[in-house]
Amino acid sequence: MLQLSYLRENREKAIELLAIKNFTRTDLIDKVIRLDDKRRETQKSLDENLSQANAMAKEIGMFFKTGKIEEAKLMKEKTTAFKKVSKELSEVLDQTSRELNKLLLEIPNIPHPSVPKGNTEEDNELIEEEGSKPELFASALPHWDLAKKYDIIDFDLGSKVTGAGFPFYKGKGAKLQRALINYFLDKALEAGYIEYQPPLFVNEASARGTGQLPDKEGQMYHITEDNLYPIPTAEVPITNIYRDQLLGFEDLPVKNAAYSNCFRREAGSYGKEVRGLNRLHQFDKVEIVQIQHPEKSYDTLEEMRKHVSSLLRDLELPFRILKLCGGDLGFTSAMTYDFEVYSAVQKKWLEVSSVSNFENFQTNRMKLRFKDENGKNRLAHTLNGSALALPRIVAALLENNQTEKGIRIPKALIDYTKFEIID
RNA sequence: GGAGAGGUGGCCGAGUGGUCGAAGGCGCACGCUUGGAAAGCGUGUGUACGCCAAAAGCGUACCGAGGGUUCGAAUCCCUCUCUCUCCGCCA
Repeated sequence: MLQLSYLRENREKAIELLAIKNFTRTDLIDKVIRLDDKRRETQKSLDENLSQANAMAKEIGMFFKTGKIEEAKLMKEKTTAFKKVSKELSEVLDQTSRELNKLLLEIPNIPHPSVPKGNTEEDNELIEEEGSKPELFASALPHWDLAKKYDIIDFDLGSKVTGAGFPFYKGKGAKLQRALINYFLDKALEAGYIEYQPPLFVNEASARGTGQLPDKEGQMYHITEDNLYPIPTAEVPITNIYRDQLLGFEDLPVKNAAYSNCFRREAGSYGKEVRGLNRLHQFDKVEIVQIQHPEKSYDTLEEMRKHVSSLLRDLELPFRILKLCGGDLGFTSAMTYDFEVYSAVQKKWLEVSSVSNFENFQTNRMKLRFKDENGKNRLAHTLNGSALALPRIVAALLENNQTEKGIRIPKALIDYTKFEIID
């Protein structure tokens, strides 16, 4: 949620930057500002009204105390008019704020000025590409066939027990999952993150805090009986730890990491996009989250980018980094780097991480502030990134590292898997 | 799941209808005191919104959340939520 004060003071600039995101609802912005004017006016009248009513109530108290019953009665009668006005005004205020809030939630985050214009993924800016695409032998298989051949992931069994998009990992496949999780977590700890194990369900307030609600309602599962949401990413519980908090200057940056299962309905996806491990309803991911001083958040974004790069490098996977264009940028993000690994048989780049700076878009909604060096309370910036999401990493590892003898495990992982080959 | 007790400021804790944004204590900040420190003494110490160029100051709201009664609510009533205790069930 954008700050009203920002919109009021930087209307032109906001409109200009939002255009990068293809957001052209200038009318919405103006309506928000008009509603805020109305809200302020109403609030002012209400405050004045209440002030007088409070003064009268005090007088009545004094009258009773000093035995001036008649005066008290007279004064009481006078208050009824004030009561009525107060009630009316607070109803107007309530309705205005509600409408204002609803509209404000419909305006996306302002993109960073350096975000490239564009509508689709074609327009994303290639930042760097690292590693070389492997040369495979003619009979090389896609990962879903490899999974079957070596009996390490069972999609059919998942369909039987649960449904499509919920595979079983088995034997060395299961061990590989565990190895990757531990590896990613250890790297995060080395980089100074605190490890958390979050709840896998969150309440409505938390889903709202990080912006899953109302923007992406259909993407989450919902347990209606208890009004809980299985998390689509650990970002939700980990960031919401700080909802409604006032941090000290010295607490920043907060660096948290968490492994969790992630649950996504992925409504509307179909076909080869979802084949094998490409898109699942339940998957594993290690997430890193930082809460940072506004002046330092873009340095932190780069730091996180380096962290994710090093993971992919160590896994010996060819990868590229894209800076998302305005049209591809998420609703809540000001700047995002996407990381894609090359999956050699599918001959496709697969997104495995997304590292974003949300600036104060989430913290404004969450009321996450910190006391700055001058003792002023300010909204902090939040950032997060996957480090990393497992399924597509596994897909690329299987495809790229296949040999006639089996699938080779990258050196960095052998300490964790305790085997060098899947055969 | 059943029964009961509670949620007050950074923390502890008083407050059962009026001058309570809230006693007292701890903590913290500043000052005095001291050779220095401790102790002691004094002063101050929440958040949001609004008025004001700004500071000072003032107004309004906030005692788990929401609603209600009342001229007036931390205090009374209702609903929800969370915590604790006992019972039941249970990894």
